[in-house]
Amino acid sequence: MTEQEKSTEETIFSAATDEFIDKGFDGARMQEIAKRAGINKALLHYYYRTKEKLFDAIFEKVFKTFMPGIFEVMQSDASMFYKIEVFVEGYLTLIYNNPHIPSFVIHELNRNPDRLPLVFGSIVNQVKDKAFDRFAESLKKEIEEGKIIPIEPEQLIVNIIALCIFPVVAKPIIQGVIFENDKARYKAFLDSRKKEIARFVINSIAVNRDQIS
Amino acid sequence: MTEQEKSTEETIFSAATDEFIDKGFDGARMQEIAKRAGINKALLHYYYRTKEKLFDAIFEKVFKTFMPGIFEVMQSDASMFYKIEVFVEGYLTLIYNNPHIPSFVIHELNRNPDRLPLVFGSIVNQVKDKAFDRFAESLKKEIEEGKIIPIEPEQLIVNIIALCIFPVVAKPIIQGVIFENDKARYKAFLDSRKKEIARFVINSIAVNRDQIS
DNA sequence: AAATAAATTAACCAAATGGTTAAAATAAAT
DNA sequence: ATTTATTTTAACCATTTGGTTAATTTATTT
Repeated sequence: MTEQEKSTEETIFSAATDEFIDKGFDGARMQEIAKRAGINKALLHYYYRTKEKLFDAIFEKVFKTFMPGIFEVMQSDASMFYKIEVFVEGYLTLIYNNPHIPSFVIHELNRNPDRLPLVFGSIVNQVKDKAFDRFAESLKKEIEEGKIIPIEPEQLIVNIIALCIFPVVAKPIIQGVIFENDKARYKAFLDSRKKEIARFVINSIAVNRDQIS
Repeated sequence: MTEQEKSTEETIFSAATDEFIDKGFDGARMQEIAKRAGINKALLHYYYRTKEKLFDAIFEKVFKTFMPGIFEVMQSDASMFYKIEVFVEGYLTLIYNNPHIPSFVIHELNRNPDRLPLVFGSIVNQVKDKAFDRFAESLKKEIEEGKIIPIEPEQLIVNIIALCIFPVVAKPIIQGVIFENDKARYKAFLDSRKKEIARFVINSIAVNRDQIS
């Protein structure tokens, strides 16, 4: 009997997560969440008082799941090239397993940027101080050692993340326009990127490409 | 008296454009559009029968404005490196002047991918046939000539567009997390990218970097 | 100037929506 | 067993929302 059945609260939470990610805050409906969870709508308000409160809880969880974790690699003292390879691989796995989350987060944050501070204390500072700053240090060192072409750490990290996330959030356009709605080709395209992105980035910043593994 | 005052229909159209881009389809309110346009709500339905119809008209216009145009460079017979430089410069200008459009298009297309076919005939095929296929040709030739490292055209074009668009759609996160909400630093960051992106891409794919202008 | 057509509005409507209430069912404590 | 607390529901409610109608104002024709 290891099969611990989910509590009502958890059931609501995951049903609401699905609904919010599918439709966004504005498009999501409390009635539909209740339906997905197989419960009465009033129960939603019993556990989470308002739609906003329910959303906030979910947004924080999603954001936490998505931001850190994979940034740990950045703190190791491995070479930048290795860090980039491992980061891209791990981050793409996370994204490909949750392909609707990036556009969800992006949309909600653009719609209401005030939601970021709510999540700030918990994660953001952690990521900034531990992950990004260490990344910047490592980068600077390898630039000074003549291994990497000069580049701002902010530019490099945004480039890497852009290359990972964009192809997923722009799926309808890429699949539709470039691959003429051929799902298999789009899937193969995403798959290739697991190696392609790191190669592309490292090729760009390596001083001596011949020395690359 | 060259100052042709906008027709009611145009006034509605642009008020609605603002509202939809700000709030998305689900968050937009017909009443608010009427208010922005300074007219009675019933007039909206007089000119555009439903919210959907109004949205469709706007989405198509926005999409058209954003997709082609800048892709013309791709059709010239200049060198790939030059094409990339010109494309990035022009595309960034377009994006920076309309920073909310990319996330709007991305969100609406993810929410309802069926909207792409609606716009298909007009633009998409044009872009695909004229711009992308020509781009792929040029790329292939320069790869065969040994000027450019082998790379799939789909990967390269998506990389370039990702590097242009992502920093704008992810503004809240980048400005908040990396630049600690310092607007000036974020702005400077975006500005740097006008040269940075082309440099980054060309560095990655050039066989012999020393020959780069 | 009169008649006709087009544009605009105020008032209204039905459906949907987030949220509440009071009662019923279930579980926990005594 | 009985009380007490917790969980769940059915029925409501006020507000908002997209949309309509019928009348009024403005522009166009004749």
